[in-house]
Amino acid sequence: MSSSDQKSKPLTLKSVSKILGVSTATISNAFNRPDQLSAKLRDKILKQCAELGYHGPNLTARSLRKGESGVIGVLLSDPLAYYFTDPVANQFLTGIAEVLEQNHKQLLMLSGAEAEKHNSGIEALPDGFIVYGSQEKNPLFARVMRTNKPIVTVDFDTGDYASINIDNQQAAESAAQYALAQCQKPDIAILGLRLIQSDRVCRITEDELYDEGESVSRRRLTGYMQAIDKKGLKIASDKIWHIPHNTHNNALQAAREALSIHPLPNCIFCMSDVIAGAVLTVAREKNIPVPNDLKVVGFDDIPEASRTNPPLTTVCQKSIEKGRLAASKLVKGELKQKTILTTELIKRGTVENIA
DNA sequence: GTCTTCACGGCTAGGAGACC
DNA sequence: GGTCTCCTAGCCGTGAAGAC
Repeated sequence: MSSSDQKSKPLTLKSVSKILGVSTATISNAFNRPDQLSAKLRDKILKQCAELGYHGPNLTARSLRKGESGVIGVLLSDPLAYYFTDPVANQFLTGIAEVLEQNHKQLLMLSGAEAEKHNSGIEALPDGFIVYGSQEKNPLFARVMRTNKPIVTVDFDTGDYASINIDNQQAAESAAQYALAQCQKPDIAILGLRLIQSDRVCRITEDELYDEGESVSRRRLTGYMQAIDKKGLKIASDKIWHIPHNTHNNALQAAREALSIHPLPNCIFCMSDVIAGAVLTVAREKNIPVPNDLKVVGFDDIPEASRTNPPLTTVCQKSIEKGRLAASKLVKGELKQKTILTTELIKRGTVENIA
């Protein structure tokens, strides 16, 4: 090998083995399996490698040979940037990251948003996938399934894959029942999240609604509606808002609309704590006292929920635990069980005055 | 006990041969 | 001669098996 070759080509196990006059396996063993060679030879090889500037076997080639990369993919249906701003997704990813770090694995976030336009083949890299949220329309999910690698789904269920869910319908119904029990003459509005196929904040019509299988929020809506129905009440679809993204600005727009109608609602069921937080902001702007003249229920129990004024009554869905459990199932190879996590109604100050 | 040889994995570049 | 298809070698490191 000429000196110019050495400059242009990176050192490999093979080229280093030629220079040192030992086999490729001996150098591999010096780095990764010290018990396979004498301490004396190992020290000599490591020293010579350091002098050459060779710092150990190539990870790409290692994963090629071993058939595993040490990487777990998290398949997401929205653009990646969304998951850095959404507090629920943040908690979920935190739980995953904790378990993967403990098991010396890396995390790769994969967005389906661009998958239709660009077939990068990125799904070939991870050893397994955590699939977060409904992916029925995500072309990348179809490609992930074709890899035949382990999959754990979260917040949706399909086929024989292991899954982690909560009972959204029951949790929403319980929260709504509690709020309605505190309300003398309920006038209800619902601020929903992703109930229909639309990118703008708007009120819904029932024939546009997603199926329950497609949307977590749709199941929460069914829960709220059941509580309303059991109380002998009705809610018109023009008092149900669709919010396309779980952001404060989107939620503010819906909250301002909901608190501008006549008669003013005195009980608002929200499908996330971000939305409920926006309702509290608008209530403050309009000097509507909470909980006396307006009762507000959230969903998720994000950290901010306990810091609002008054603190938010909400459904705790243990997002961190969801992430931990999903990663744990994948790492341990528990790939059949379908798990329903329990939820808890957290009673704070937005439904009744709690000392 | 120590070290080497060799098959293997998925993919690609390049060569060989067939066809129009 | 140009295009297409098929085949092979090479990439790179690991791990089992074999040699000394």
